[in-house]
Amino acid sequence: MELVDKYMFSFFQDMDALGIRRPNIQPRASMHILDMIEMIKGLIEKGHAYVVDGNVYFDVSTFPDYGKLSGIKYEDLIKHRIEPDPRKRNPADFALWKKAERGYLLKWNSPWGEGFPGWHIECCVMVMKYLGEQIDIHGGGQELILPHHENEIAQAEAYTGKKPFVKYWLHTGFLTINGEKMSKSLGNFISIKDALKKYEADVIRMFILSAHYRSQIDYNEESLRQAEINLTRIRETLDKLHELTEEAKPGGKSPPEVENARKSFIEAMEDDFNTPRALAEIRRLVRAANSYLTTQSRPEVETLKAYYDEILELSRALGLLQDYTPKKSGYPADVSKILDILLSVREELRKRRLYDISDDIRNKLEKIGIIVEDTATGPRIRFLRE
RNA sequence: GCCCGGGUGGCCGAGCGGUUAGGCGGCGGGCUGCAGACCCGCUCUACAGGGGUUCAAAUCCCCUCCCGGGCUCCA
Repeated sequence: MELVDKYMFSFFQDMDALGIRRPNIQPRASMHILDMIEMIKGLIEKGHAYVVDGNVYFDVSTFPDYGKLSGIKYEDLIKHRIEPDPRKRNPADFALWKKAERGYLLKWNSPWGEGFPGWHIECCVMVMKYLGEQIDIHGGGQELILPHHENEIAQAEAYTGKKPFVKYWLHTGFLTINGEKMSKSLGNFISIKDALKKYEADVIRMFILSAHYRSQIDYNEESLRQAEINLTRIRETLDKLHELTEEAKPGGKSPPEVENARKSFIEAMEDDFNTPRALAEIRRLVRAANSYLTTQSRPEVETLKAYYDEILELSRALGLLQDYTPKKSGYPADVSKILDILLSVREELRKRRLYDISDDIRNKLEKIGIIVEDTATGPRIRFLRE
């Protein structure tokens, strides 16, 4: 139990750091042993399970739907790599309760003697206890399809008699690293904590969103770099839109691009969470906003706001930019004033074509995180995000 | 060995019978004293290989190669 706490705590830390919201309920299997025993009893009563010497097995022959999720056929199901327990009626049957062999530490009392659950049933029990006998969405990695999820379906549907147990299964693809699967033996794994030392949470999120959840995704420098560039571009555009709002002329309205992007975004997300397409819509909007800014010498406030709000809202729908605020200098007012003086002096230098000095000022400011961009309407300052 | 997924342009990555995905990078142009940011254009015989089916295939069928997952007591 201590071990569980340790990893659970570490897991929560990582999830929080990644900006993943915590679920409302996070039940623990070991706290539901009695519920599992009840369910196993029910399955025996209904004739879907049988007891053999302290073990309880699910009788797959009583559940013709077995294999409907993975598409596995009965003939293939009875083939096996590991020799099955010969006392099973059928090699395809799976354990609901296992007898604890001598010296086995993790065990509980049950009507069938000391033992432990088959570890497929806890999910059904907890789902039914907290969510109901049938649920809309069940997630998990694709490696769980068989046998774990297949077994869940068999247990739950045989027990309740209601189909389907789950309407939509969301199976995520694997994460590889530099083209290879992560493994301890290859030593090429990366922890979330290490990744977060290198990239901020939003960059990692952007990286993951850039591929469909079902696809395998490869963690490598170049892909993370691309994610970072894409993220920065969105943020810079938001900064610019926000900044210009203050001096914009009144009037304007939400341009059609905003409505279109929103519609296409929703369409993409409704299509099995097609986040790459959804992101493309955000980028389209970002480009439209920038395009508007370059063609208008004096943009209109409502148009700017429409772009700003929509880009931010769509990004946040994907969990990006949750704590975004338009970038301000973060310097005290006095320092800002000094900076303004410095910039106006630099402008004067530029007018007098003393470019070596003005460029020197620009370079030195850049070294301390202040980027000066000379635009048609005068210098614009950008502050590097840490 | 068997069963499922996949292999898309220099790179990432959608699409899954006919319509521009998108991004990164590169090239050219605009704006600039320069740089950057941004905008516009180009990068268009891209769809692992070989056979089919079809008026039409990256998309359907068959074979081969490669990668990932699974094949029941890890969940």
